[in-house]
Amino acid sequence: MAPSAAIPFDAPVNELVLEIFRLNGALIKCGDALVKPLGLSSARWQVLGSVVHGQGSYSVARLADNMGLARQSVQRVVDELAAAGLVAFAPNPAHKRAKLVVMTPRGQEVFERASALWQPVGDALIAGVEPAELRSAIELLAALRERLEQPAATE
Amino acid sequence: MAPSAAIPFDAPVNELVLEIFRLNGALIKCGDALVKPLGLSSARWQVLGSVVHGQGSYSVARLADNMGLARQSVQRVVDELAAAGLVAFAPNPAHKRAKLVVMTPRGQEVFERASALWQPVGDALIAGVEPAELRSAIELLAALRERLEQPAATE
DNA sequence: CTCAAGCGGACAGGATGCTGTCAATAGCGG
DNA sequence: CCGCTATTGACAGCATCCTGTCCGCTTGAG
Repeated sequence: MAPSAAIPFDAPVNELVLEIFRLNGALIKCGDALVKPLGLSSARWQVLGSVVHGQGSYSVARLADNMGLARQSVQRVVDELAAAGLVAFAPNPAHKRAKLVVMTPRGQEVFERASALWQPVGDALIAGVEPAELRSAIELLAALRERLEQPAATE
Repeated sequence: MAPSAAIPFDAPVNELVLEIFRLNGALIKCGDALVKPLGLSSARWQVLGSVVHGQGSYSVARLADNMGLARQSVQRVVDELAAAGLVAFAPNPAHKRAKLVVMTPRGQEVFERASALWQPVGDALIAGVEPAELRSAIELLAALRERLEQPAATE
């Protein structure tokens, strides 16, 4: 046998992992180009989306948890968005330090414009894909992620 | 209708994209932890894999293309791997500047140990998943990536 | 053979994400 | 009420990947 053929490179798991890496990079690149005219980036856009999704009732730590990122990563982006006037900090009646991240009117408008830019691109991306197949893939990826995020089960 | 309900957050495309981002982060984190005892990281491990896959006949630019990354990103990692004695540069008879990246014996050994660490984890990750479903997901992701990488078709 | 175009690498700088550490706030058991 | 622990944000430093620019090597047209 060949010296390094213990795990074939074309094993389905490995193919999937490499495809995730490449698709992740392609999505970030596409998003960056898409919202660049609005002064956004993929990262800022995604944070804006999380703020909208939380309806202004999320702290930075909560946003980070929802996005699966470290708090400091999100904190930096939120600070930049606040400096750009797209989000603001509202006092949290339940926690003096953990202020709530809320959208400013300008942030709302920018996000809606980004959504308008994204809609046709997103539609084209999945054009012709069977909804059931898409749903199946999403659930598979979610299941794999959950396994990765709780590795303490066997240790 | 609600002010920002033009594109629902739970649209399948958006779910998929967010899941890709989260899974990508989880995979990198898992890989970092897995090969840390070997002095590797996810990025270095992936580059090593590409070098092995190319059987020592790839230049840095070629490796980057295969991985879907920019040349400079791969160049930096390769330089670090070379400094660590895991890879080396072999003269390229066809191109004086574009040296070939080859594995050193130590690099071979480290990569094989990483593969041994990964095998049970990778197997456990896809345990219970229908091979057909896995294959279907891989092909879906690959198709989406190809659409993203050739956006010039409509412009 | 000469030179323009293209490819590959070197260098600089920026964006995004992580970990580690510390201070302030909340919540809870004694 | 006091102090311990957990949570949250601030700050510093590092890893990874990107773009932009320049230079050397290769190739091909003339």
